[in-house]
Amino acid sequence: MPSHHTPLHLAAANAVAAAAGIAPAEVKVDAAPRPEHGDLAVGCFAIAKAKGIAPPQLAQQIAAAFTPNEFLASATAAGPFVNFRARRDATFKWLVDATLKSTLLPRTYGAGKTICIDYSSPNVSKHLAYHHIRSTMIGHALVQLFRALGYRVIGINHLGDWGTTHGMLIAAYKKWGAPEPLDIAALNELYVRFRAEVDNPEDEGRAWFKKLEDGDQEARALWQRFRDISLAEYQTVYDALGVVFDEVRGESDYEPDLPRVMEELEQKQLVTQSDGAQVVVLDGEKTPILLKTRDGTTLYATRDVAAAEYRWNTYHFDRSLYVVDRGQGLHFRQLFKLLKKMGHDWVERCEHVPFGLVRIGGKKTGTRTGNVVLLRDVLDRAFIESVNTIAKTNPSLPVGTAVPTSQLVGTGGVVFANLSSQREKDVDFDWDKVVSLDGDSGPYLQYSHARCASIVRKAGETVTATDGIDFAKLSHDAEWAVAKKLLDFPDIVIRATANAEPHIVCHYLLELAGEFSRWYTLGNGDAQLRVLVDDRDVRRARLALVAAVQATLREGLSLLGIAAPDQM
RNA sequence: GCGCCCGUAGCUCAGCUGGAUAGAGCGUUGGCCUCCGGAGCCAAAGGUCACAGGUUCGAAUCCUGUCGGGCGCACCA
Repeated sequence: MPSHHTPLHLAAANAVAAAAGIAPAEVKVDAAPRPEHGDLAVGCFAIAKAKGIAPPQLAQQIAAAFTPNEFLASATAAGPFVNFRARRDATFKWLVDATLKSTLLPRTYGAGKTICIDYSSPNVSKHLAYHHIRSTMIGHALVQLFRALGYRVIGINHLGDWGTTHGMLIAAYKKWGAPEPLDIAALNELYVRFRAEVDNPEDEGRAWFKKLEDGDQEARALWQRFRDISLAEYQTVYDALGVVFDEVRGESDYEPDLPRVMEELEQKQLVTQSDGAQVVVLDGEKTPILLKTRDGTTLYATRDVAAAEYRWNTYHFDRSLYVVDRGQGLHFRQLFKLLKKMGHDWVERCEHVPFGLVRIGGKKTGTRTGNVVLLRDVLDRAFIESVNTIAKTNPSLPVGTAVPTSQLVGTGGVVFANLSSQREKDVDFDWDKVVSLDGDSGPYLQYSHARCASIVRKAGETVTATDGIDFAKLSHDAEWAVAKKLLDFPDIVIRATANAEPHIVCHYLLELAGEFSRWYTLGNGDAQLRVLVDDRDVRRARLALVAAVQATLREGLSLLGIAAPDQM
C-alpha cells in the first residue's frame, strides 16, 4: 500500500483517486522515467482492470478530469499512463523549506515503534578484521536510518564473550604462559596456535569453559582480563568509524538466565538427549538445535534464546534485526523455530539480516587460517591514500585541516565501498578497490558536498528561509532535475529501512550528486549558469537549491555513517 | 545429497513492491575550466539480462527446471 511523502505525490494520487473513485492510498505514484513524459507518472493497469475498462481509456478519463492545483500544473494521458507535470516554483519552494526545516524525511513515520538491531558483535580475543566492517556498518546505517524516521532504536553489540572458545584461550594461556605484551594480537595468536598445535582443542577448551561457567576464580580473572583488552581495542576502531552502541551486552551477561531457559525447555518437554548432548528437535529440520554439550556446557543457541527473551521483555520491539553473516542462516532459522516452539509468538518480529561474506584471494576469511586483513590496516591505508590525493588536488589546504580530513575521506571511502552493493552478495577483497577514492564512491559524494559548502562560503550569505526568494528564477532543466531527485529522498529512506538495505541510500546519493554535478558543470561553459551570478534574485534562488542539496547530501552521508567535511 | 544465496557491458556493480528506449563506475577512445573546487562534466564504443519453459496485455524483475559459482549442514561462535 503506497503512501505519499511529498505534496506532489499526494496531489497526483488524489487526482487519480478522485477520477477513478478509489482511495488515494491505493494509487502508486512513480517518477516519470523520462523528462519528456513529465515529472510523475501513474500506470493505470491495475485500476483499469478492477473497473473492467481499457487502461488507455481510463488514463484519458483521469487526465480529462484533472484540474491544476498548487503543485501540479497538468496531466496528460500517454497510452496507459497518466503523466503529471509539476509546478516547478512551488515545488522548489517546498523542497527548500523542507530541507531547511529538516522535514523532508517524514520524521514521525516510525513514531511509537521500536526496533532492536544486533550488529557488529565480534568475538572477544580475536582481531577486528576487515570483514567485521560489514555487520558493523550495515547495522550502524540501519540504526541511523530507522532513527531518522522517528523509530525508537536500540543498537546492540552482542559480544561473543562466552563459550568454548574462551575456554581455549584460558587453556592456551595456562599452557604457554603470558605473552608480552598481552594485547589483542597476542590473544589472537594464542588462539590460532592452540587450535593448530593441540590435539583436541575443543575438549580442552570445553574443560576450561566448564570451570568458567562453574565460577572458577582463576578462569574468571583471566577471562575478564582478555575481555577488557579486547574491548579497549575494539573501542578505538568504533571511535574511528563513529559507531556508538546503545547497549553492549556480552553473551556472558545472559549466564544467569541460562538455568531458567533450560528449565523452561524441560518443563515444556522439548529437550531430548542425543549423543549425550541436550537438543531440541525441530519440524522440517534435518538436524536438531543444540543447547548443551555432552560436557554440560551451554552453547550459543542457548544464550541466543536468553538474549531474544531479554530483548522482548525489555523493549517490546516491533522488529528485532540480527545483522549477521549469511553463513549463520541455519542457526537463526533454527533459533526462530525454537522460540516459536516455546510459545514466543513475538518471534515473528525477529529477522535475520544476512550479508555475504568477504573473500580474500578467492577464499573465505578465517581467523584460524590467518586469511584476514585487519580493519585497522585498511583504514590506515585508506588514510594514506587520501593524504596523497589531497596533497595533489588541494595543496593549499593547511596540514591541520588536511590530516583530519584525510581520516574522514579515507574512512568514508572504505565505509561506502562496503555499503554500496546489496547485502547478500559476497565480496572479493581487493586492496585497490577498497581504498579507491574515485568514481562512484564515498569521496565523490563528499566532494560534491564540499563543492556545495564552497559555494556557500564564497556567496557570503546563507539561506535560512524561503521568504523573499523567487523560485521562478530557477528556470533551467538541470536545476529541475536536481529538485526531482531531492523529491525521492523520503521514499528512498523508507525503502532502505523496510528492506534493511542501506545500499539503496548509497545509490540514491550517487544520483543526487550526479544531477548536482551536471548542473554545476554547466557553469564552466556558460558563466550565466553559475550559482554566483550578479543578478541577486537568481543568485538567491540558486543558493537556496544548493543549500537543499548540501543538506541532503550531508544527511544522507550521515545516515550511512560517513562524515561530510566542508573542504577536502 | 539437502538447504540458503548469487549469475545483468571486458571488470566491479545498480535496476528485481512486474510497466514506457536495461543504467553507473573502472578500463578504452575523443571532447570540456586564464576554473562558483577537473576527486568533476559531456560524448563514443561495449549487453542473446546464465540457459529453457511457464504466468501476464506486458518479465532482467514472479514461478518451475537445468547449468555455473559461493556458503551452510551438532557438541566453535
